Formats: sequence, structure tokens, C-alpha cells
Amino acid sequence: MTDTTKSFVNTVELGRAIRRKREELSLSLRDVADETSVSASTLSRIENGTGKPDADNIARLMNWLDMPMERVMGAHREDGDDSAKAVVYFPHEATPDIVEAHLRADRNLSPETAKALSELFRVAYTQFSVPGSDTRGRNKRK
Amino acid sequence: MTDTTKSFVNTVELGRAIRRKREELSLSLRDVADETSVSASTLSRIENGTGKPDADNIARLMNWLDMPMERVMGAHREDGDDSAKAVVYFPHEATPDIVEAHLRADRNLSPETAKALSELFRVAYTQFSVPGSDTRGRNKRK
DNA sequence: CCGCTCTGTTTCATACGTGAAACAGTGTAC
DNA sequence: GTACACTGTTTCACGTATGAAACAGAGCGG
Repeated sequence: MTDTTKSFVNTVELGRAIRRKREELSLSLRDVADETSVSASTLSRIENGTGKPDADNIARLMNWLDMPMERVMGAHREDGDDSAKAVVYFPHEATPDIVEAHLRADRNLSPETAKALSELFRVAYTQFSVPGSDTRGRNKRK
Repeated sequence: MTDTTKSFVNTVELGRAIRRKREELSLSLRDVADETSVSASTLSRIENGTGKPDADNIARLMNWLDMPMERVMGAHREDGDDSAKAVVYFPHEATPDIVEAHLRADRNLSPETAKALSELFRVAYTQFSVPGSDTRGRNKRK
């Protein structure tokens, strides 16, 4: 199930980002629909992570979010030495979810900071993540 | 204004890039199909610019091309340069120093977390940094 | 209470992208 | 010749993403 070689488009992340920004701006689904030319129904499905959005719609929404494509369409394959791709090994084993949980659990942490850092971590992680699987101690040497 | 009605996915550019690299490597469609998990038929259609590929397939092929998503999705600029490097634009204006200052100022934040996150941010930032946000100038300039 | 207007969600028919397989060439060997 | 192994292209049944419209609910004014 956690086959990273198959699922390239992180629709869940996209959906959450959209909902977050939309609620932040107090916009309705139809408002965003008007702005992005993505129908409200499709928008709802995307926010709820149902199905896989069309490429055009993804692009439109990424544009609306002002979010880099790599954030959602990050593809890391485990093929050989492509030294061009930077790989970072994070201190301790940590996944975005774990970090986010940590930050969220830290009640003394200001919400903005927690959010920003969580988002930051996710960006960096999805970009640099070790090709192996999740929290396993297997880090691939280059 | 935000004429999002335009097609964001430049399939023609993608198709040409694939064909170019494929022929450069003297690979058959089925070879690339094996490498990318994209069927040869779909690959042929993409190379010929027929239809609009699935988001997953686009991501797989971008990965195979080692080409940034912006090249195909969103505002694409005409440029003969093939410099393909992953670029991440962090949300909001944030430099490692600013973030570190924030973390340091947040006294309620556990020191280890603060340190780890600060370090993490610096690593990610220096890796991905978009020094001038040079060529794009689309927005989010700094 | 009854409309009215907003919200997000969910049918529903349609459109289309998909991969397997069939097809059409093109060499190359025997 | 005619087999065989390739190539790229296209057909075909199927799955599914899509937007319009219908739906369910909340809030509000009359």
C-alpha cells in the first residue's frame, strides 16, 4: 500500500492546502470555483481527497495556491545514481505526520509557527525524502 | 483577470521533450514504458500531443525527464535551456535567520524541537533556495 | 411558519484518458 | 520468398473525472 513508486500525485495534501487557504480567506467553494474555473463539485471532491483530479484542475489550483508543483506532484523513484537529485537524511527518523503531530501536541507553540514549520517540514521531506520506506532505519547511501 | 480558463498543461512541450530524450537515448516506446510505468500507447499519444495525459502519468514522465513541473504546468516560459533542477518556493517570505529567530523567540518551544526544526529549515532552504527567484518573476518575488 | 439565500455534498449523464491488444510498417535473417 | 522481431500507431472496453443540477442543512428576515 505504501508503494511510493506508484502514487505520484499527493491529492490529499493538495486538498488540505486548498481547504486551509479557502477557509482562511473565508471563501465559499463557489467563490473559489469562480476564481479557478474549477467547478464547486470537483472542488469539494478534491478538498475531501476523493479521486484523482484532472491535470488541468491541479494546475489551476496550484496556481491559485501559489504553490510549487513539486509539492503535490513530487516523484521520487528509486532508480540509480541520479546525483542531480539532492537527498537529505533528516536527523532522527521523522515523517511529516509525526512531526506535525509533535508540533500540534505542543500547546505552548504558537499555531502560526507550528503550522509554518509543519508545512516547511513537509515540503522539505517530500522533496528530499529517502527513497526507502517510512520510518525504517534504512537510509540509502548514495 | 485571473484568466484561469487557459489550458495550464502544456502537453505539447512535454511530448516533445519526451520524444527528444527518448530518441537521444535510442529507446523504444516500450522501453520507456517499462521504465516509467506508462503504457506505450499512452506514451505515443503524449509524444504526439494527442489529448491530455493523466496527472499521474505527467508526474511519472516529468520524473523520468528530471524536469521541473513548472516547465509543463502553469505559467511556462519559452526558453531553450534544459537546466532541470528542482526548485521550491517556500510559502511566505522566510529566510533561515528569520525562522531561527522566531523559534528562538518562542520560549515555550522545547529547545530540542526548536533546534531540530531550525536546522531542518536551514538545510532545506539552502538546498532549495531560489536565490533571486530569478527567471520567474511571476509573483512572490523577494 | 414560511420563504429566501447561502453553505457543502452528492447524484447523474457525458466525455475522455487508460492499457491491453490488434494493427501496420520496417528491417534482418534464413 | 517468408518468417521473425522489432518499431510506432490505433482500436476497443473500461474506469473514472467532470460540471450542471439536485440535494440537504444552516442561518436569517419577514
